Amino acid sequence: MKDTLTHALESALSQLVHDGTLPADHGVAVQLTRARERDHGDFATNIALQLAKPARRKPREIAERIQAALPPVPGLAAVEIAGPGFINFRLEDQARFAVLSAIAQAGGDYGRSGIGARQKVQVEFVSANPTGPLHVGHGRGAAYGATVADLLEFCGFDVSREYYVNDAGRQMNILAASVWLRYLGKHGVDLPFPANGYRGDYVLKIAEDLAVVLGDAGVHPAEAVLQGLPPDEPDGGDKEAYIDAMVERARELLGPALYLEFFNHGLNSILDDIRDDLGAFGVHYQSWYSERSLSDSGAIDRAVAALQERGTLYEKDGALWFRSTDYGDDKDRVVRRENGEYTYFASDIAYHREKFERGFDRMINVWGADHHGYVARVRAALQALGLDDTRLDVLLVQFAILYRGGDRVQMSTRSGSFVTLRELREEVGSDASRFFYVQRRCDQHLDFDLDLAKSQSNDNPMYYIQYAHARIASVQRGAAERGLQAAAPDAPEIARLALQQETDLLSELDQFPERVATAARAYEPHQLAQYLRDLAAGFHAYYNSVPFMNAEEPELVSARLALVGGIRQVLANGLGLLGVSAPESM
RNA sequence: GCGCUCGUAGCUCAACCGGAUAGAGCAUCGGCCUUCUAAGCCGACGGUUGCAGGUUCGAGUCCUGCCGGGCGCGCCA
Repeated sequence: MKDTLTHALESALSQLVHDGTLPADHGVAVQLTRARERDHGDFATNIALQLAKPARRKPREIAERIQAALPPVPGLAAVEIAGPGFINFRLEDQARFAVLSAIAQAGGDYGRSGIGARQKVQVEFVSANPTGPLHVGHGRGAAYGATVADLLEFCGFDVSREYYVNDAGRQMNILAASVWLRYLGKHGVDLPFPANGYRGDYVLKIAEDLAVVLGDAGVHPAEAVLQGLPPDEPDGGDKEAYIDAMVERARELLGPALYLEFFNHGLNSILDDIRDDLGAFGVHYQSWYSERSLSDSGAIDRAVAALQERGTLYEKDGALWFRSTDYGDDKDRVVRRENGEYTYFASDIAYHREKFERGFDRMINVWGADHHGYVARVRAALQALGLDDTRLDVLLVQFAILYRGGDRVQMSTRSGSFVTLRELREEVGSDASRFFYVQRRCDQHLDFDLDLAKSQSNDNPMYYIQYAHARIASVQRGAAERGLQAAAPDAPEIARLALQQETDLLSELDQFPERVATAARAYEPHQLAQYLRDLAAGFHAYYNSVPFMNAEEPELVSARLALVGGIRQVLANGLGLLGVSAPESM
């Protein structure tokens, strides 16, 4: 109906252009919105207001002419001009019922659309360093990225979900050294643990596994390990210098092959854990892209060479710099260090260049908000490479701040004092976590109160929505026991749905596809969460005001059962998109 | 200091490329279970959308300045 009306309006406009009322180049597109107030009918357009200036006429006068030029639209009851020049459209009752047929026909696919036109979209999200388990901060990126991806897929985009695995670089080496030191501890080699090492329990677990696999092949005496190392922080030294020296020591003593064992075992165990964790959170990927593969394949060399060819690199102080200031960045950036190693930024240039080469029409990066300073340099690099950086959207997710017992929970991966995503799932449940995370815009801080989320109180809107679904299921069970049946969506008794509440609910159901599309296009899952809350509220109020099993009016009952059946389907579809279950009973 | 970002009801948040009277939940207060799940419903209270200008027929939304919070400003990742 919305499309039909839009076309009718466009046709009216072109007629007015034809007869000279409007200039041909008015450049105004039809905007048809849902009327916010009941008095304003079902749909409204501000087109006459927008045309006032180019047409140099009063808005209401234009509105009247549009009204007169409007071709007949089946199902339309009235066209009214209101306020400063809005045109409001009111539907016939019969037209409102069509949504029930649409839902019945499409079922789980109701709300699906083709607006994506099979465009290839990549959503890269989480991409946490595999140096430890995911924590609740990553959880938000996971829930958000997964939901955006699911929404886009539902809207006809060809979606690829990707996790960029930072399996190269200093942090991974520190992990390998940490594992090795714990392994030595298992073999009775007594050593102080570096201030800057990874000290989580998972490191111990990995070391234990390795102790079984490798036996004592990697064991060296404490003196050999510590000899000649600079002082660690507790001894008045620099913890960064100390840990780097320790990494070097691990390499020397273990040799390349054995060192790689420690490195890979740490990496793989943690990656398996992350994959498992995300899977249980309902988050699945099409690909896990290795940073190391970029250097192995020479992609970084190629990317840097490409920048070189374009004359955007220069040498200074022994390092190779990218002149990103030519492309709007604050300062130039090093791509290859004085010691000959590429920076993380160099990998990222290569990575994004590969994304373009893989042929995505659109790329979405979900990043923690602390990386926002990084956006400019990545765009600069893409521009310098002659790539269209407008095809890349960087969505910055603010951190979730955890509260427990009213106090803020401090988190640090290195010290091991964090709340893991796994713990959150176990305490709060996957459903509530997923919902809680996408409830609000990604660029807003999220106060995540663990006690509240755990308490299963009615503060949690997820229960409210699930409860609506379960209640409908319960109604349907009760109806079945009494031998009551829902009317077919096109049956005549559907016309018995004449209460204002019923009209509103039908309209609400009708809006689902466009609400999903809007949420997808804007990358804003919270819009869907909001919609579902409203729909659930509408149902709960309805439930409390009318009986569904009054056998004295079988036609009315069957019509209402058809309506709530439609509501149930939409709730289920919406919850599904959010990665939340739709229980039959609670 | 520079850059990015956010300031909406006591609290947590909405508000569909700028539209009609800024909406929900929580909290507070008052009602509703002999009947389909009270994890529910109905009602009341609550606002100079941080401040000051500007653009516009129309601004919470766009622009400028100020105030306040967050983040970033490494040859770290």
